[in-house]
Parts: sequence; structure tokens; C-alpha cells
Amino acid sequence: MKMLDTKLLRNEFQAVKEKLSRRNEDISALDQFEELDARRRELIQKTEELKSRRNTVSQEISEMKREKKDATEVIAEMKKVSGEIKKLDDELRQVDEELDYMLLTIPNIPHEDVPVGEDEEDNVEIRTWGEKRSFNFEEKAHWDLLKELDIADFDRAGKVTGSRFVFYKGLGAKLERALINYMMDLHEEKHGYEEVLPPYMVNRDSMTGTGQLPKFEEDAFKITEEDYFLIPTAEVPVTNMHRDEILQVEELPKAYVAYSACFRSEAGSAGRDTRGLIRQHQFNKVELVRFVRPEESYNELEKLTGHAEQILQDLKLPYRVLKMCTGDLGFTAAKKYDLEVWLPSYNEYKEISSCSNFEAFQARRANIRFKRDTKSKTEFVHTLNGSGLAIGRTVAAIIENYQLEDGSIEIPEVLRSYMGNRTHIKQK
RNA sequence: GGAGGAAUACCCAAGUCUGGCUGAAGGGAUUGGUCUUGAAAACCAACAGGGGUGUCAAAGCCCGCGGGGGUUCGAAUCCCUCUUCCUCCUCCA
Repeated sequence: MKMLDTKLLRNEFQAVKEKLSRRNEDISALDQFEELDARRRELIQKTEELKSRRNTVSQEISEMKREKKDATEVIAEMKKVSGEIKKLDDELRQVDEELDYMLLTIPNIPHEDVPVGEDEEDNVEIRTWGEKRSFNFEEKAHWDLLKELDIADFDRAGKVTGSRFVFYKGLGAKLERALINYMMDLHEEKHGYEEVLPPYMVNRDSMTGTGQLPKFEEDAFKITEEDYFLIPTAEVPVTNMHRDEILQVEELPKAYVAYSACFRSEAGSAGRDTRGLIRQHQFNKVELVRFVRPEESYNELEKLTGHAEQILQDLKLPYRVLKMCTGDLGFTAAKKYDLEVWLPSYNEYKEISSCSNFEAFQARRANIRFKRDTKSKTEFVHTLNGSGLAIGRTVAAIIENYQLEDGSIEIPEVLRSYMGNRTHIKQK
């Protein structure tokens, strides 16, 4: 399991390092690469030479035995050779481990098109859609509306579990479910995605494959006895479905849409977005995942982003699209767009979807490949994913943007058939 | 959770007891060909994939019989361990 292309790193070390340094991340570990790589190759050459000798001599011993000749002398010599091989192999294993770990902690190389920047301040707005609604009354935040309408209960969730959990109730629960169904249906029926309902727990290899591990273990909820992790996003199980597989080229692009609950411990986020649905330890999300040919992946990213945007347009929620800068790309993405929905209570746009092209970063870690035809070499696929969308934040956006003066909520038209043909959520 | 059984190449499958001309038989599928107007059938031929190393490229070499260790001069074969699947019991939605 390796993150960066070792050949690329070997041949263009300085160039790769320069690109990585555009990120707002520590990549000093990379400096060990050249030394470890050289040591590794030296050890490989030595052991392979000895192994080759062992193979031929073993064959000779076999023949001598068959001819009833005495082989004790050769055997004694081979015993020494085998000992030497063992020693070198142990050393090689150690170097390999060190190298692998180092490579797993180095982030993806940003694409040329990604603006260089420090942090979220330097992200670039690509486009906006829809008009922010102007209220002729004092608009309320979604957490107040949820409470007044009695369709979500944060207090009891605190009692039953802890902070940052929620009970949806009544039409709130139904709205959440309506959104899930509506989004799944749209992507499955109109955008050509295959529907998947994944496991909510995954093993360590899967978390490493998509890049959550080894660096971000503290952000995940973990089942200690099994070494399983609660998924932070359906991206993890769905991308890893094809771990260690060689896909047929005709299957590409392969597109999945998955609903799942998502679990994030978000160490270090205490104090941010403490009220409402915006930042929960458990939330629902519909996720889009695509496996594509490398030469298509940037077109595919635009397509994927469009699929997510379609939901916001159907719901008539104003949003904007940001191109993330190198400092705000995240560990795994080569390029990423964020969709931000307008939230009146924040008086700001707030992230509701992230659409990323990982290029071969995840594919290399998870060993997901394809063949162009029966004779050609295997190549790594490119993987992409995007939220389509985060459900809780969509509920918050609907509640706030569709609130009426009397405190009731108009239900967006596309959802009504999923809501028992209701048009409003009103106080009881 | 308990008791058994299994995992060999794209698929099926021999080999494992008794370690060494098995660097893996055989069949099917696939690909190419002969025949045919075309196809099917039959026949002939090819078929270990994948990785590493090496190199301008290659040849060569190394690894490889579910994963990881070990024993041995030598492991598909013996030992340990993990995983997955099957049968039965137990439990359960």
C-alpha cells in the first residue's frame, strides 16, 4: 500500500517536493525518501542474487540425492547462504515498513489548476446560483425553528447519548428521510449511479485505502476489540469495495450512490457550530463515488459536481461553488470543489458538499486498477467522490430558507411527493 | 460463541498423507487459426496472472498455490497464526 508513485518520486524528487510544499502541511518526512529508497534497492539486489544461487544449488542437491551422491558439503554451504538471506530479508522488511509508513503520511500532489493559497481565505469562488431570499420579518435560525415545530430534539439526544447528537421527530424525521430518498432517486434514475447501501463499520485497511489512516485516527470513532472504525463517510466502504481488484475497462466509469450515516469525532472542533444540525457526531449523507479512466478524471469532476449542484437547484437553495486552494485541499484530494449553501442564520454560505478528484492517490493505496485490453499493463484508476448532499445541513438550509413569518416551513416542491403531499410543516 | 470441513491461476479441478525432474496435471472459458456463404461443431495453436528489481529499451533475475510468520540445503506439500467461505449446534433481528 503506497501513496505516491515511487518511480515518480525517484525520478522527479525536487519537482514533487515543490508541488507538495504548496500545501499547508508538514512534508519533512519526505526527506528520508531518497536514502530509504536507495537502501531498499541495494538490499533487494543482494538478497535476490543469493536467492538465485540458492535456487540453482537446491536443484543440484536434488539431482545429487537422486543419484545417491554425497551432498553434505554443498548443504553446509547452502545453510550459510540461507542464513544470510534471512538476515538481509529482515533488514529489507524493516526498510520497507519505514518507507511505506512514510509514504502513507505524505498528502496528495495538488493539480496544476489548484490555486496556491494558505487557508480558506484563498479559496476561489467559481460561480453562484440562486438568489438569497430577503425576509420582510425577523428570520430565525434552524435550531429555534426545529424546536418550536417540535421536529427535532437535541436535549434528549444529549441525555440518551451525549452532545452533538439529535433525535429527528415527526415531520422532521420524515423530511430527513424524504431528502435521502429524493437524492438517491435522482442520482440513481437520472444521473446513472448504481445504488449501494454499505456497512457502517470498516476495517483498518479500508480506512488506510481512502486516506483517513494512518494520520487522522483521532478523528474517527473506533471499535477497539475488532479494530473496526465507524465510517466518517460512505466514501470509505464504497471506494474500498474495489480494493485489490482489476476492473474491466468497459466498466468505467463506474458510479455508485450510497446513503449512509456518517460518524465523526472531530477532535479539535469543540466550540465550532455548537448549535443546530451543522456539526454532529452522527449525520446522514448521500455520497457519490466514481471510478474512472485517468484521462477522464477532470471532466468527471465537473460532471460529479454538477450532479451535486442539481440537488440544490431542484431544492431552489442559493449556493456557490468554491475551488479549494492548496492550503485547504485536504490530505487526499488533488483538486476539490466545495458547494456552499446559503444559511440565513449564519448570514454566510456554509459547506454542504465536497467534490474531489483524488487522481490515483486512493487507487494506489487501495490497489484499484484497470486494464485497457487483455494485453495491456494494469493502470491505477482515478477515484472521485462528492456529497450529494449532506442531509442534515440540507434540512437546516431548507428550514431556514423556506421559513414563513408564522414560523411554519414551506416544503420544497420536489419533496412534496415524498412528504405525503404535504405543502407545509406547521406548529402543532 | 462451540464442533467439523475448505481456500491452488479467469472458472472448475489434481497434487498435500509419503518435501526435491510440479518453476503446478487435466478440463472449461478466452484469443488466434483451419474448415464454412456465415455461424455452430470439430480440429490445430497460444494461454500465470500480478508485483519487484534491472535497463535508453530489453533480456535476465527475485517473489508467487487465501494473508503473515516458521522449520528445512530445498515447502503448494510439514508447523504456528490470521482471514474468508461451507456444514452442524447455540444465539438472534
